[in-house]
Amino acid sequence: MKLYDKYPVSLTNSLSGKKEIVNPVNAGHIGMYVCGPTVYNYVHLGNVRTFMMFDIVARYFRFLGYKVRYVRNITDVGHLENDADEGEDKIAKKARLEQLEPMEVVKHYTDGFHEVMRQFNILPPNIEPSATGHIVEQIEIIRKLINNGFAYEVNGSVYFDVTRYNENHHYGILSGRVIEELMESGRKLDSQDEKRNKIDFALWKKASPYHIMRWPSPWGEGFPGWHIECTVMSTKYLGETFDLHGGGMDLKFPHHECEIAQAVGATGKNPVNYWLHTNMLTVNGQKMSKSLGNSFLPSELFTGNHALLEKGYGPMTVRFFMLQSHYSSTLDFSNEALSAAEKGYKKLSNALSTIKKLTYSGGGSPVPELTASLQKLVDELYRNMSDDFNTAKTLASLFEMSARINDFKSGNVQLNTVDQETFESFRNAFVGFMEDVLGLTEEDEHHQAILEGVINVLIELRKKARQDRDFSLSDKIRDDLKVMGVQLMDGKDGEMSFTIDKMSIY
RNA sequence: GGUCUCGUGGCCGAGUGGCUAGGCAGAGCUCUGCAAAAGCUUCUACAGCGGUUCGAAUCCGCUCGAGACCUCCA
Repeated sequence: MKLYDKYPVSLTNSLSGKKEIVNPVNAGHIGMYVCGPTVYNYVHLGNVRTFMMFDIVARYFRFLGYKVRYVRNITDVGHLENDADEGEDKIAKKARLEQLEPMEVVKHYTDGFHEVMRQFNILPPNIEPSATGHIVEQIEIIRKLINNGFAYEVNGSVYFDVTRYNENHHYGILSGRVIEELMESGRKLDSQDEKRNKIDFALWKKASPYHIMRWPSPWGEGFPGWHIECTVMSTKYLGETFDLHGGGMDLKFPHHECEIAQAVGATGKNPVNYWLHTNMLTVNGQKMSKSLGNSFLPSELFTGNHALLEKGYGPMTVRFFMLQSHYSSTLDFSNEALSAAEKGYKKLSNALSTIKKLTYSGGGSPVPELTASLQKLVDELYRNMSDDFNTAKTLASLFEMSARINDFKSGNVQLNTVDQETFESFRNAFVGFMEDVLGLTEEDEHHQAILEGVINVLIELRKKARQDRDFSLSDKIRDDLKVMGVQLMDGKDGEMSFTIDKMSIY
């Protein structure tokens, strides 16, 4: 029996608003797509929350034995500012302002994004396609939409005909929007508009003579709209109907709504069985966003170089902090909450290194109640995660387990009062959920700083030894450090410096 | 204006018709050369007002408050 059969995953499907049990298109396989970043700027912590959440979704599916194909795109063209169909392309604007090639902008911020993902221990997706790499496919699907009567061309641009689509399909199925209300609210269609209706959205935009990002198409030189790239890249790699599509709550409308309309319009099939939306990270109750100017960059967080922070926090503390809440709730970011998280994470981290060092010694007589309670804790770990990826409850279980682990360590409870098989499954579950599922690991950069501090303490002791003319101790400190790859050097003035041989750390 | 979500103890945050969430902080105890770590015990709670129910923080209604989306945002 597979783990995913024993602990079937249920999740809140945004499409139905209800908790549903995951039943994959292909048994034993999960295909999932998540909208990645538009690489025109540095990612902030709100972005990180979404990618971290879906990292855990993918990790957990794998942990249960599913074969997962996780696709997360890079948006490097087509994402317009201000108004979906009238603003300037974000990448192109940045390129113009910084006097760079658009692809220089894309490269720079894509690298930055990957570095942030690495710092937070967010694993790379299986496929990371870019919009500019799929222009041909986008043109193809736009053609299909025109042929199917769901899109029309005007002056070298192509728009999706929402009203037409809504005649036989349901535009608003995901977001709950009513098309009549959308038609009434907001700004009116002005005379410059090419669209038949203001709720129509761009599939292809004609490039003005000075627009730098442009590709040839049946409708002249231009560039693709924002929504079409995700439809193309998700269905290309996952099939016309796939299991799971995720993204931030703020993409639900219009982006994801448009994706459904495009896919249904092109293939006649519902593209996604389960939609998953993560809620927003807030600061003082307000959504963290680039446009509001209240966003935190990961680097500001690590260094503590931000008005709202008293000190810096490591990436694992932040990871733990975010996992304490459910993905569907807003999470408020504050200094107090972070410092509480720092201590809580340390506790779990200590338990993790403790249990790794525990070795089972036989010769005892297992106590049935204890054995049963440990088995129950392991069972709860799976149940909590399978229940809509409830990381908060999972952490609560891990805290209970860490109390048991410390009992074993201190000898309050003898290790051999539980049978070996139970102990090993307990240990494997704790380590597995910490490292593989939740991705909580040691913080290397932090340790590097501590290492240098420790060496300085030893240097002070060695200076004292030299003053006392205790050269055997002085030499021992220097020689022992050298063995570990730390070279101490005595200066003429009695000061000491050191170099660390990086290779010896790894 | 329309659509929707939320309001839990000093703080952060799960949960949901009856059974301990958990973390941080506070108090006490054990351990302890000191400190730390750890274990145990313990105190603060479900915005307000009505209703349904044997029983509601959990369901329904209203009021107040906060936020999100409707326009670029994960």
